[in-house]
Parts: sequence; C-alpha cells; structure tokens
Amino acid sequence: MQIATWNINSLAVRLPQVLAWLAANPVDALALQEIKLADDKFPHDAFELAGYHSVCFGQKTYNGVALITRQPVQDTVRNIAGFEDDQARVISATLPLSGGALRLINGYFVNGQAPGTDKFTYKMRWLTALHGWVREELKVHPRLVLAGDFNIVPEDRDSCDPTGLKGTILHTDEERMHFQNLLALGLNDSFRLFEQPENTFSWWDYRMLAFQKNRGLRIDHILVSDALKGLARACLVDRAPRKSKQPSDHAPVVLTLEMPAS
DNA sequence: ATGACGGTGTGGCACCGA
Repeated sequence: MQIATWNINSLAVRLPQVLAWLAANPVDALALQEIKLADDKFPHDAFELAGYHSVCFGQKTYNGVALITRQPVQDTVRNIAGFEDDQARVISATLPLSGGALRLINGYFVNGQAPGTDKFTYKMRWLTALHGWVREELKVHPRLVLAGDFNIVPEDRDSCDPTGLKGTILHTDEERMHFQNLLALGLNDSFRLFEQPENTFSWWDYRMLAFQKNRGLRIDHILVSDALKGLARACLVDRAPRKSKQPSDHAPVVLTLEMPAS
C-alpha cells in the first residue's frame, strides 16, 4: 500500500492536477495541505467519481487539510487535542486494513515567518503541543504515520543552501530540535530509510527559476512509527507535477509499505 | 536589504507563504 503527502496550495486551483495525479498514481491515501477551502466548498463528489473517499478540515483563504482514501476512514479527529487553535492544520483518521489498522496524522505545520516574530512563537507552541499529543497517540496507535508539510529542513543535506540559510526560518536549531523530538518518540523519517539521490527536495520557490536550478528544500515528510518501520519499502519525491503548467510549489512524497491495501 | 511568484480577498492593492 502507498501513502502520499502533497501541499497543493489551493485545491480550487489544483483539483484537476490532483485528480490527474491520482489517476496516474493510485495511492491508497493522499494527505493534502493548504487546500484553502471552507468545508462546504470541498469537492467530495469529484474525488468520489475518481474512486476515493474524502474527509476534510478546511477554512477560508488559508491552511486547510484533507485525507483522500481508497477505503472509508474511521475516527476522524481535527487539530491537536487540548490545543486551542483557530487555524485548520491537522486531520487524522484510522485506515482499516486487513493486515492491521493504521493511524494516519496529516499536518500542515506552522511556517513561522522568521525567528523572533509572533508567528515563530506560535510555531514553537504548536510544535510543543503536537509533540505531547503524538506521544499519547502512539500509546493508543502504535502503527502510526505522521505525514505532511513540516516546514522544517531536518538536516543541512535537506537544503540547497545550508550555509547561507543557516539560522533562518525552516533552518533554525529550535525547529530541528522539534523534529528530532518527534523522532525520539519512536518515529522514523521514511525518506532516510533508503538510499536517496543528493539534493532531493520537495519544495522550490516559484521565483528566480528555483525549480529549474533545483534550489529547493526538503520540508515535506512522512514519519513512520517503529512498528511500521520494517514494512517500509520506498519513499520517493515525485517531481513530475512541479514541472506542469500552474504547479504547486511543493511536490508529492510517496511512501510504499509492504502490506495489503485493504 | 529587497524583491522576485503565485494564491486569496478586497477593492485598485495588502497579506501570506517558505
């Protein structure tokens, strides 16, 4: 079975691309971020016609997340339990599988703008809350996947310019510590379980021909719990949609797990 | 140091992203 994550930067604009990508890449679950749609505008019908179920947690203009799945999900939860947040950033649900159910958390992590700003403070508070919540979730759901746009460059090799961007947003020690704290709960960066080409990124700025020059960052991640680690078979970034007309600035990341799809 | 691109919503641009 396959699980993908993709920040699509407005589902209203990108719906045709998402449907085309799903037709070519019939993953079992797709975690979408930045749908930028209110729930009453979500195109459930279009996904149903494509053979997918969908649950969403949207808001107008900003943020918004959704899970697109082959099979109906169970126990959908929105945002981080116990953390007051007026931004729609997390949706999680259980995928019922014959080989054992799997809990999938889809997060659109806070960007944070710049160290020292109110937005950065919010990012740190959000990451702390996420950590405490995921720790408890893992006790209930040992077979857990945490996927999404993390807005964190985990290591220097995940950045096109680790020296020039050192200490700037997405590259700070504080953000990287939060990423490591998530791993310390018993989660694994599935991308790093496999040999990968150097300079593999998942996001490229729209400006300055960044994609053509491969001046990007790896900020979209799929973490798998220790219980699932041994089932991981591949984790790949699909650069193809970034080459299309009117692309998202992010590319999808696809995890393959060795287990039946239903 | 700034802006470059692209999306949204409001209204003739401002705000946001990473």
